[in-house]
Amino acid sequence: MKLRHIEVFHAVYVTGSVSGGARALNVSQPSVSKVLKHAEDQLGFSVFDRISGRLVPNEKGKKLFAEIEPLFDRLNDLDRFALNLKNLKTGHLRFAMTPAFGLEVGPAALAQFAKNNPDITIETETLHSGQVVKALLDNMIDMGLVFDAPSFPGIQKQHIGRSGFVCVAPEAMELPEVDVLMIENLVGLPLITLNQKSILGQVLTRKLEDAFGGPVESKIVVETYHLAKRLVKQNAGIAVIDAITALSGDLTGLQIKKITPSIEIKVDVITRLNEPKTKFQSAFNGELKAAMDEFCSKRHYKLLLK
Amino acid sequence: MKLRHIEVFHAVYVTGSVSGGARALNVSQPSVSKVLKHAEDQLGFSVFDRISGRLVPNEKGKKLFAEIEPLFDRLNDLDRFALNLKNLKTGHLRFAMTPAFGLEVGPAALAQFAKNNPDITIETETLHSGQVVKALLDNMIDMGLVFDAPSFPGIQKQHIGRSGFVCVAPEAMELPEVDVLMIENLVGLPLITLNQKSILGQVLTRKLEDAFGGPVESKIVVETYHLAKRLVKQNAGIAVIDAITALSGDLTGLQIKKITPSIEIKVDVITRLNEPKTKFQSAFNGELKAAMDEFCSKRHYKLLLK
DNA sequence: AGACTGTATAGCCTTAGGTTATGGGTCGGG
DNA sequence: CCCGACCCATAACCTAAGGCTATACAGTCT
Repeated sequence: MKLRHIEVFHAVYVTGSVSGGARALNVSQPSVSKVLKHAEDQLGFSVFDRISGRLVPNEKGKKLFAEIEPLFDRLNDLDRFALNLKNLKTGHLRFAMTPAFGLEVGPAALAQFAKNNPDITIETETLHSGQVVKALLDNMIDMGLVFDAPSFPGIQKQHIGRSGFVCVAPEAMELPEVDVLMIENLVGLPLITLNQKSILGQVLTRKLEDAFGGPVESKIVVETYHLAKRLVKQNAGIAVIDAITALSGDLTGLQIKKITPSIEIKVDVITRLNEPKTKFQSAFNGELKAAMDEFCSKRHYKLLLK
Repeated sequence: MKLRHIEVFHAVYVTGSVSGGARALNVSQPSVSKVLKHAEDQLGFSVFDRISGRLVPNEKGKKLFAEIEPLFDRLNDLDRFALNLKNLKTGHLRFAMTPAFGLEVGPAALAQFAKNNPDITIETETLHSGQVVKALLDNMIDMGLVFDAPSFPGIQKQHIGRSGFVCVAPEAMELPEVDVLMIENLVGLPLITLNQKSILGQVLTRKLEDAFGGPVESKIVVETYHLAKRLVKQNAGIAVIDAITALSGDLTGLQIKKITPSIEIKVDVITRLNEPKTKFQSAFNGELKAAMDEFCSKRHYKLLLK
């Protein structure tokens, strides 16, 4: 079976017709018709029954599709992978981080690194945590910075710091006059939470459910914590977010409180497994750690977390 | 990247040269040279450095290979899969079992089934347990009969009976005059054991090691229990094998003893997951169960195992 | 130097896979 | 009930990928 056969079979199968497949593949209908026929000839059996002029997959076709579908996905991945490989240059750093680090820690580390290594070119972006892992596996990037990196085949993580969750509320809101807020006290307040796509969102939801003893009722669910913070500032509710986001950028109009029981999260640098780190990758790793430490001390981080 | 590019790149990479790849693919050297060049042109970067007239994979080439290799294997699997699909017919049963069942239980069930379903054609073979699972996943067969089917993605198992291990010794050999042999008593005797490729071999070795309190020293290691049995008959040693093999076929010249602690193993029919069973597959399943029960009662199986 | 091995280029041929043009089914709606 | 709107298949044609042989060229090892 040639690659074209697989592509055509797949397209025809998912669209449900030769013409549909042809449209999907941007070729003419007769071409698809012919290639499909050729594929069937070569296989030695038909994969579609022609009933009343239409194509309907038969038993063998269904089985073949079940086998081909995952393979097809991987073939598509390959092309993307190869494309990303083009950008692989020596003296070039490709780095992604989650939005939490995008305002302070990341820029600080990148700036320092760029200064120390003027001949290295840099490519960077902020992505959500799942996308960072994917980008790493797809060879779109070489290093990533995320919270609580999951154990993932082909991914290597290195712990460079830690953070935790804090509560962020509008300054105007009346909260118990305490240093440390009990999570249970949040019940009934208009909560802004993170959606479940990210590790952080999952960790937080689990903890909140534990503390509340039941499901969490969110007023607003957001994708990134920065957005949550902006919403809090607009008096849209109260949020439990990571301390790094909370303490990044502008803090006016906000009150920030520690919570108990405290929720710790790790800060990890992730790279591909079994791939020798270049000298400048190690250097950048050092800058990230330094920027984390710096941020933690400068922003009274200790005061909040321990 | 076209399929041919993947094939050629893979062949050149593993053989280490264009000429080698050409030989492996059974095409001329210039053809491989050209296709490889074309692939590199299309990718937009070179994957091999030409140093002193030879090809040596560069950084990108290595990464690409790491990505392509597993994909390549799956593509090869696909062709085999498609080939096997050719034999998929309605009214046709493809069945495999481990050698233990090949002498009595399997033939009995097949014979009865064939008699009851004269219009169904049958295809059968004996394979080692790992091969049965693989054949099932490759769509070479539709049902399999094995001991202690492992939990395997895509495989569904159904328990139809049970067996256990017994000790088989030459009639001439002097053994303790007891009904039930302690496993520990086997230490020092010339043991014939099963290799570790099969589930049974692994289970047995683990149990023996537990009982012996140390590694098992085998005089002979075999692939199938029938072979072990023949060897016992030739006075080559003493074996611990499954009761079904032990009680199948000719028993002259052998003494069979229960062992303690007893070792139980399940007898499972395996099929592909999420695939509706045909009526006759269910019927054959029934025949297998019946044949198992019949064999157990007829051969004084109870006496040995309970 | 000469034999050997490997790669690349040139020139030629076959065929998979693309095109447009066309004809023959099936079906729902006026 | 026939007409337009789909759908699929075939015919005739074209292009280029990928095969071949022949040949030149670059290292390596006797």
